[in-house]
Amino acid sequence: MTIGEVAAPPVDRHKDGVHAERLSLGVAARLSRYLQVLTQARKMGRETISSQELSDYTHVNSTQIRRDLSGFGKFGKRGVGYNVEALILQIRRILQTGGQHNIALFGAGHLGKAIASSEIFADHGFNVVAIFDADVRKIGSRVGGQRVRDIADLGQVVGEEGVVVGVLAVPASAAQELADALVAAGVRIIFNYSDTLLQVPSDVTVHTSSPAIDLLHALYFYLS
Amino acid sequence: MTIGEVAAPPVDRHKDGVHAERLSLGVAARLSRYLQVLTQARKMGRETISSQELSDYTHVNSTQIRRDLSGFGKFGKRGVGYNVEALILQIRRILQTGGQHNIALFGAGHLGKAIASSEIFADHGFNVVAIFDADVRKIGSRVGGQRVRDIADLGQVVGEEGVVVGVLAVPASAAQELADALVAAGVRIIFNYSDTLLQVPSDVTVHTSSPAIDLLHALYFYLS
DNA sequence: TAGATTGTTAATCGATTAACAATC
DNA sequence: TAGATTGTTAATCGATTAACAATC
Repeated sequence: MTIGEVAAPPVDRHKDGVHAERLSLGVAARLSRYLQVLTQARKMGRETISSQELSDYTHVNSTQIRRDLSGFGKFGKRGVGYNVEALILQIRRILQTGGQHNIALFGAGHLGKAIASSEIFADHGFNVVAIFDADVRKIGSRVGGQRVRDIADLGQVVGEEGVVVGVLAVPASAAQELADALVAAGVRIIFNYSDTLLQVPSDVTVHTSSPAIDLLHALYFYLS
Repeated sequence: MTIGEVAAPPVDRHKDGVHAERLSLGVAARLSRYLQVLTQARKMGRETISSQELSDYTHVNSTQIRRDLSGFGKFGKRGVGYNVEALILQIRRILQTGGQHNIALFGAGHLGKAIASSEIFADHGFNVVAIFDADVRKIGSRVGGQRVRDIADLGQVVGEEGVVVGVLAVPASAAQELADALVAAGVRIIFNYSDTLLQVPSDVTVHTSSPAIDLLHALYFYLS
C-alpha cells in the first residue's frame, strides 16, 4: 500500500556518491521487497534473475521493476536478466542500509527465542546485541548466544552497543512501558510484535507486526 | 506499496447485501490496516476513534481514510468520530472475512509454540485446528491446547477440519515439501515464515513474512 | 452556540501498463 | 542469426490531498 508521501524526483545518477533525493515510500517499499526475493534467490544459488521472475515472486509488474531499477543505473543485461549478487549490493547502496545495525530484543519467551535463534535478521545485517527479560529467573540464562539481561541495564546497553532498533516480543501489558524506556534511551525505531497501540513521540517509528491482518488480506482475495 | 491490479469501480451501495465489485488491492490493504488498529483500540477499551487518530497509527492520510470508508456507507458521526465496535463489524463485512477460518500450523519449535500460544490469529477469527511436526519425538505432545500430529495425517486433517490456510513455521529445508503437500491437499493460502522462495501453482497465494525487510524499510526513512 | 469531525468535491500527482527499439 | 530480456516512452488510470460545507 502506498501511504501518501513526498514524491521521488528524477535522481541525479552521477552525483559522486551523495544521496541527492529521498526515495518515495512506494519505491523504498518495492526495493525492499526485491531485496527480500534476491536474498532468498542467492541462498538458493541463483546467479541471475529476470524482471519477470521478480514479478512472479513479488507481484509487482515487471515493467515497474525495470523502471524502478533503471532509475538508478543500468544494472541488467538484455537477454539475460540481473546478476543477483550485484543487484543486492546496488539496492542496499540505494537504500543506504548496507552496513550492520545493532538491535536489542525484549522478551525471552517462545517468540524471543525464535527470533534470537533464527537468521531472519542476521541475513540482512541486523545483529541482536542484547536480550532483555523482566523475569528475574531468566536473567543470566543464555538465548541464541546472548546472556539475558536485566531491563534496568537498558540505558547503558543502548549507549555502549549503539542500539538503533528495539524489538518487542513481550506481552501487551509490558509493551508501552518498554517503548517509553527505549524512547528515553534514544532509540528511534521500534518493532512491535505485541498487540498494543504504542504511544510514542512523532519522531519515533513504530512497526507493528500483524500476521493475522496480512492473512485477512490474503483471504479477501481468495474468497472473492 | 501498491502492487498493480484491477481497479475498484464505484461501489453500488444499495445492492441488497450482494457484493457487487471486487475491491482494489490498495483499498483492501488499507481496510485491513484500519481493522488492525481498531481491534487494538477495542482491546484498550476505546469506544470511538477519529479519522485523524486512525491516520496517526496507520500513517494513511485522514482524508483517504474517510474517503475509503464513505465509499461503503456513512459510518461516522460528525464532531465525534467512528464507533470502534461498529466499524470493526462494517470492515469485516466489506472484506467478507467476518467468519471463523481454520488454519493448520507446521512446526512445533519456538516459533510454532509462540504462534500457537498467542492470540494474534484467534483475535481475527483464525483458529489453529492442527499442529504438525516432522520430529517423531514431538508427536503426541501438547502445544497451545493441541496435540502435535504426524505430517502423514495432513490430507485427512485438511479435509475433516476444513483447513483454508497453512502456516509454515519450519526450517527453510522443509518448507517446499510441505508447500507441495498443502497444495496437493487443496489448501490455497500459505503463510510462510521460512526464508525460502516457494514454488506454487498460480492459484495459490503465498505470503512470506519478512520482519528484517520491514525493518530495512523503516531504517531507510530513519537514516535519510 | 462553539468546536470538532465527517463526507465530498475538484485538482494534482504518481503509479501502472502496453508497446517496442535496443542489445545481449 | 534467433530468442530473450532490458531500458524507455507515452498514455491512462488511480491515489492523494487541500479545502470546505454539513452537521453532530
